[in-house]
Formats: sequence, C-alpha cells, structure tokens
Amino acid sequence: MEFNKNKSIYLQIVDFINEKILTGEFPEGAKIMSVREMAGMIGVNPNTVMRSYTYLQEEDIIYLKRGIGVFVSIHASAKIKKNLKKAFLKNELPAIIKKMKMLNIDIDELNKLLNK
Amino acid sequence: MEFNKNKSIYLQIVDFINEKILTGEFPEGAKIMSVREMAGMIGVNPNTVMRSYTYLQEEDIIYLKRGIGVFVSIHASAKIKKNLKKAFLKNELPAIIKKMKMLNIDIDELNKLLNK
Amino acid sequence: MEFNKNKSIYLQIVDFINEKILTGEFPEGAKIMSVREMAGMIGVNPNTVMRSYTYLQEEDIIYLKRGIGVFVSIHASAKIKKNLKKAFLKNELPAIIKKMKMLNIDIDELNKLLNK
Amino acid sequence: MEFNKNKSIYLQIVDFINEKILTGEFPEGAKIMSVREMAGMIGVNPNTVMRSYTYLQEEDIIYLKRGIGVFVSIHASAKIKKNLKKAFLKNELPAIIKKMKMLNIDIDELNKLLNK
DNA sequence: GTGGTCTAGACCACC
DNA sequence: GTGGTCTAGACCACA
Repeated sequence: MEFNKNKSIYLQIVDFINEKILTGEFPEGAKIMSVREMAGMIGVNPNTVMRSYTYLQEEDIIYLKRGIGVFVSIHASAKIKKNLKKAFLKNELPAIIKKMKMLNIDIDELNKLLNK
Repeated sequence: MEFNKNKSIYLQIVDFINEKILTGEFPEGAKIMSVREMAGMIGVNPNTVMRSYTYLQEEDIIYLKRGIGVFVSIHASAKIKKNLKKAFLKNELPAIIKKMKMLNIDIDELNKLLNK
Repeated sequence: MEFNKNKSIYLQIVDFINEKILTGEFPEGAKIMSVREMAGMIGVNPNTVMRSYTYLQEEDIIYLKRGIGVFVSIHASAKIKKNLKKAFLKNELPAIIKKMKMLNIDIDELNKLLNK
Repeated sequence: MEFNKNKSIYLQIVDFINEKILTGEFPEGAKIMSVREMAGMIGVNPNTVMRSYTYLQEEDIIYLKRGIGVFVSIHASAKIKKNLKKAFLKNELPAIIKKMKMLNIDIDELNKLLNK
C-alpha cells in the first residue's frame, strides 16, 4: 500500500478502513483482519496498525476483543458518514468557499470542473 | 490570532498574508509589517514569522530589503491567484469529489450549502 | 452475559460463581454446571471457564471430580467472605478513601449515595 | 517512581499528573515537564509518557504545542474532578455497595474503617 | 492464535 | 530544544 507523505500513516489506515466499511467490504458486525494480518498486508509495523485500531475503537467504529479479534461495530457505517459529513461542513466547506471567492470561481465553473 | 492545529503555523501565516494582499489591505509595492511587528501582533516566535517571509520571498510574493523593510512584489496578487488555483485543481478538488461521492452529496446539495 | 472490559473475563466468571454461592443459588456441597454448560450459557470459550474453575479449585471454593462433575466445597461460603473481606480492606478501601478525599466526598454524602 | 503491576504504566502516569494538577503543583495554564523530562524523571520510555500526554490531551486536561511544550488546560482541575466523580458514581460505588452487602458490612462499620 | 503494553532508537517538522 | 510518528522487537494476559 502506498501512503501520502503529508498525512500520518495511521490516519491513512483509518481512512482506508472507513472506506472498506462504507463500501461493505468490511460488513457491520463482521470480524476483520487482525492487527498482525493488516500490518503484514499493507507493509507497516503492527504498532502503527494498533494505533489506527485504537483510534477507530475510540470512535465506536470497531471494537477489539482481547484474544479473539477485531470487529466492526453495528452502526459503524452511519457513524463514519456522520463524522465525515460533520468534518466536511465544519472544516472543509468554509475553506472551499473562501478559496473560491478569492479565485473568482463561481458555481457554474465548479460544476464544469466536477463533471470532468 | 488563532491557529489550526493540523497545519503548521508558518504556513497559516503565509495564508494570512496572501489574503491581506488579495484583499488589497497589503497593496502591491507597499511596505508591510516587519518580522518583529508581525510576530508581536499575532503572538508568535519571530523565527516562525521569518520562515513565512522567507517562503513568500522564494515565491516572489514579497521581497526583503535588509535594514529597510519588507515589501509586496509588483505582481504579487496575480502570482498568488495562480498558485492557489493550481493547488486547488490539483490537490483539493479530487479530494472534494471523492468525499462528496462517499457522502452522497450531489451538486444541487452543494449549491444549497454554498449559498448559505 | 455482559462483561466489563477492564477486568479479565475469567475473573468476572469467578465473581459470578462466588455470588451464586453466597446467595445460596449454588448451595455448598451441590453439583454445579459443567464447564461446557457454563460456557454455553454465558457465551464464552470453554477454556476460559476452565480457567475460572481451576482458579476456584485452587482457592478451595469448588472441587472437580473427573468424569463426575463440579461441586461446591463445604465451607465455600465462609472462605469466599474471608477472601473478599481481606481484598476489600487491603486493596479497595485505601483507594476509596483517597478518591473520596480528592473529590471532597465526606461520610455524610457517601451515606446519602449509599441509601439511594 | 514505582508502579503498580496490575495497571498499565501510562494510566498510572495519567493518575500521577491528575493528582499534581488537583494539588496545584501543576497550576492551570502553566507549562509542565516535557515528554523527555518526565520520562527521565520517572524512569520510563518517552513513548510511554507520550501516550499518557496524548490521552490527557484527548480529555482536554492538557494541550501539547509542537516545538514549545506541554501546558495545563484552563479548566483542567474541574474537568478532572468531574471525570473522577463520574467514574466513582458509575463504576465503583455500585461495586462497593454490592460487596458491602455480601460481606454484611453496614455503614457504621464502614465509618469506623474510614476513620482509622 | 489474539489484543495490549512497553522499550529502544530513530527521524521529522516545527519553534 | 519541542512534540509527533514510525519501526523493530519483546513480553504479557487472555481465549
């Protein structure tokens, strides 16, 4: 797996897992890859994966069972969408708007860009 | 001045100055605040401001005259717009599109959000 | 059965059985559930129940007869009370006192809380 | 510094810092020991201290400033008391009550024990 | 086998 | 100097 240099790896793993859950590749309630499996697959230290898993557990998106494995929470998908939407509206949208105004990009031009 | 934790302070100062130039608050050709003045005003270490100024000088947006002061370049405004547009199209737009798809936000909903 | 995350499951099973014995639900001398029955009932791996039983046997609270079953020891109830009291006075009470001081909870307030 | 074997070190460091804040030894708003200083002082790996600090930052009790240091939050003391009280009422008090009933310890006896 | 913690040591961006 | 991330490797309790 390839990582973006500007974002910490463990957060990119978080994004990766969130995506898998949203696409249904990791279904809610299901057991997913163990720390070591995931680490081996994406070529990263198990500690780093553990950090991602711990983060996701604090967000109630997965839960870890000692000696058993890692499971997707029941309402994980809705939770992820909620989190992403909240972050999008609060952090990213204002920045987009500000930048568009500064660059004199109007909604029509944005529409064209989006359709490409 | 308040800073976003996820972005380095010196880059946020760069954004801050870019904005002042685009809005005309720092007109092209004019002398702007010294490193020390700026540092005092926004409550930051002078070294950090120096780093922002150095960065902006490398981008030809300002220039420093030793012993005299800091000045906005003649074509600063156009240069900034060019840089921002390039970054917007290359880095931010793809991420926006991806996120909008994941969250099922279409162009109409975005339009509504933008108008608020 | 639900388990507290901060304590190991086998010890929670130990507590569970101790309680049954103290309340008389598992009378002294009587045969109690086998490892497999217990495991099925509370939804846990039989190995884990076995660990609890082994622990309780070492404490002379139950004894296992190979091929026959698991039995509550004759003086189990007294033994349990003695163990719990010892642990309570030695480990828990000092922590309670310290925490109450830090939280400015005095004996009167505790009394009120206990009566609820 | 000595650590209890039954609790993870990083959580014991959390307790340690909470206490220092409650007693005023680490005043609100003040800069406290850096990760490395703390690690050296208590004889623990810096990563472990970092874990404690990160935990406390998520609880809004301290905040970390990159390149500058670690600071106690403004309302840290109240926050800590709130957290401890909540945990005490929710987790510990019910267990105490249950255990006291099982051991036939009444409030008078507890009072005597507390006064020792 | 699993999660969970800890150490040792390194590198980076930032102030 | 500071925080922040990552690796490598180890040990433990638990299932």
